[in-house]
Amino acid sequence: MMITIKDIAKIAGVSHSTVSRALSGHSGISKETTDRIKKIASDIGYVPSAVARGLKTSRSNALGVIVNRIDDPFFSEILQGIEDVLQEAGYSLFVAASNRDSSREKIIVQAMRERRVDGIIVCTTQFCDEHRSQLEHYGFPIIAIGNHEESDYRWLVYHDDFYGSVQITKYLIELGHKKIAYLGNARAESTTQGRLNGLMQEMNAVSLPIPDEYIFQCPNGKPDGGEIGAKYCVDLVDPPTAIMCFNDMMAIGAIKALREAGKCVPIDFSVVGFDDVPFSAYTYPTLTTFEQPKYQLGYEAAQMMYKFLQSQSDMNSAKGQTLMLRGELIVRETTAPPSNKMNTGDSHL
Amino acid sequence: MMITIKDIAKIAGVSHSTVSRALSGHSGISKETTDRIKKIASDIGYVPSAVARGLKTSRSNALGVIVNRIDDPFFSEILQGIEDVLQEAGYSLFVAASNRDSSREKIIVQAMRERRVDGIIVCTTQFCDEHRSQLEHYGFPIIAIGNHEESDYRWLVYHDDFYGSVQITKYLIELGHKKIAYLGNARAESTTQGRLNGLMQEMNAVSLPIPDEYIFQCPNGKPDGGEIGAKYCVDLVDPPTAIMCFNDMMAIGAIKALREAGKCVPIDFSVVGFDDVPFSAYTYPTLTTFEQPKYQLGYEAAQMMYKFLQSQSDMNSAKGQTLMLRGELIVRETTAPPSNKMNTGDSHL
DNA sequence: TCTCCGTACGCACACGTGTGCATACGGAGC
DNA sequence: GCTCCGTATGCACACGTGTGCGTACGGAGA
Repeated sequence: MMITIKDIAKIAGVSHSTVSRALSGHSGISKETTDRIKKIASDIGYVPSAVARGLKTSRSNALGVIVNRIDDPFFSEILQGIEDVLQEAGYSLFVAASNRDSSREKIIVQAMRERRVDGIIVCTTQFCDEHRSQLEHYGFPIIAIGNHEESDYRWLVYHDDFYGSVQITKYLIELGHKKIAYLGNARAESTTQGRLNGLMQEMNAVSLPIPDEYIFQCPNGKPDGGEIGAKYCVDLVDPPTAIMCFNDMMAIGAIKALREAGKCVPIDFSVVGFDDVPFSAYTYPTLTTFEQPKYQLGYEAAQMMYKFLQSQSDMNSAKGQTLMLRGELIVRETTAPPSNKMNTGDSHL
Repeated sequence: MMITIKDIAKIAGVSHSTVSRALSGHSGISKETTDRIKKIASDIGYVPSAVARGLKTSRSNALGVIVNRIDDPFFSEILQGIEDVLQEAGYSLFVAASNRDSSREKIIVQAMRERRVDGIIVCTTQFCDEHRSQLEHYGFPIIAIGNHEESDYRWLVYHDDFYGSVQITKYLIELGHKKIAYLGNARAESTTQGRLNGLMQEMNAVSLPIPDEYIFQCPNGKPDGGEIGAKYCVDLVDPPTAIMCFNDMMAIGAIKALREAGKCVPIDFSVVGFDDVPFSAYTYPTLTTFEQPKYQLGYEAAQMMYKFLQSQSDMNSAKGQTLMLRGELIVRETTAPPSNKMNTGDSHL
């Protein structure tokens, strides 16, 4: 049996409406009565029921967040950014992991609808269009966190991957690299393409070619994916001098595979990651990478949602909003000028 | 305006009670009526309100989980284990991060009480006693996930750290190490002590001493904590041949510091971690460690909570339940027999 | 035809909170 | 004394769902 405002009303000898108004700081209740009621409430340990309040006000004060996996460091940092905002703002956080599984997505969408969450932050690389439009149709405010501007979401917080890969490429070219390979992630189609685009543009800007065999899609974005890609690079007839990886986890695997193949990083191959996961500062050699502000992505998305909810407007009729964040290049030890072996540039003529 | 059972009732020409019963699969409603109502419900896209149901049944079908931080890989793996169980069981998951901050704890406790969660999984290294007993007092079922048996929680899922450090120590002794240092984490008092106890018992069992200077409490459990500890070990007059770290993150930092000090792992120093975080298989050299089944801890705790809630009993009157999980030693490359330099054993006499 | 009984459904209330409206009261102005 | 008005509070309903109890109906048995 939970304590309710009726219990307080009984003790204070007033009606429950008065208690409700007093606790909400509503005007029209005398100062003394208000104080007396607040005193009683705290004395008997009253805590309002978010459930009952939610039913009455049709606002749950809870947000739903859908991620790929919670135990992926990329998503968990975003989640932390979201949580910090929500806790401050007095919202609660429902977390659900879709695991790239459409049937799990369906369960999650159902759960979010049942819970009547005030808004949803979609933070998964793949989210079924049908589910998205279903949520929109039922009026749920949705903000997506992603990596690319060309998105189906009108409300979006994303990281400028293109800028990132441009910076990486510029830096590698500056070091003297002319042969740069790209190890993509076959499971992240549009994101991997965005990062490749930056590379291609910059190479093109200085009239350097990227032969087809320098672009390789690894089976996944994890270390073993990177290992496969690195082995592929080593075995090429004309291997590259630098390898740009889709993300840090792949770069970590690539470094391992290169070492096992007897190659030295960064002498034989420069390796660059993307994301800047915590481990990257502790690899051997420490990993040069492009920092993606993961925490910030979550933080800003939550902030955007909070402000929107305060505005009391309707997301479908309001015009969309996008926020682009930029990270920065972090130069560590896996990059160096190409060695003066025969395979540098096209000097072997 | 959400669709309610009353809307369905109007269309079907029955009372809302009939709809409620039909959708709940209650007996006493004819097969045809039930089918007809279910058809209408799915046609117009009806989704029951968990809020209203929760108010009526005083069961929220939601669990609260309190962690230290979401972006700590240790906790995020546990969370994933919990989520997988809850999604299957039809429960929703409220996540909150306390950040070791008592005032944040207070906010979280308040939020959990307001939400009327059905149960709480406390998964943080430090949780204020006052808050714990407050939650218990108000009848919330609580299960803790921890690292030690001597706990204030009667319901507990924990990992047998003592067994883990015993295994590590046995293995190091087997390799021939006689001088083993322990780098603890000053911020995890009881846990660090538990892991030290295993070391001490095994060393004692073979009559090997652990001088006081071989036990060092690092300022935190992160890589930089490990770096500080490793530097300390290197500078000792009589340095150890093996270093047992509180966890993998510290071991990673220790390896880096040792390398920077010109020491070779595992030739000059064997290094062992604890936890087996994903990255440990990709350090250089790859890290020998003791695997702590993090996902499993979350999974089992959630399962325990679920079963308890199904039983409809009261946690305060029911007798407690504890589940101990054991991981296993994972031998990789950071461990080897001690080198035959002068400082091996006490052969320098 | 009357009673009995099982089936199928509706009525009405409850859960805890918020809120529009009515109402009681006291003081000011005529 | 009467009206008017502002202040302080109560009444009653609503939010969406679940459920105990009552009831109408139809068939079987006497």
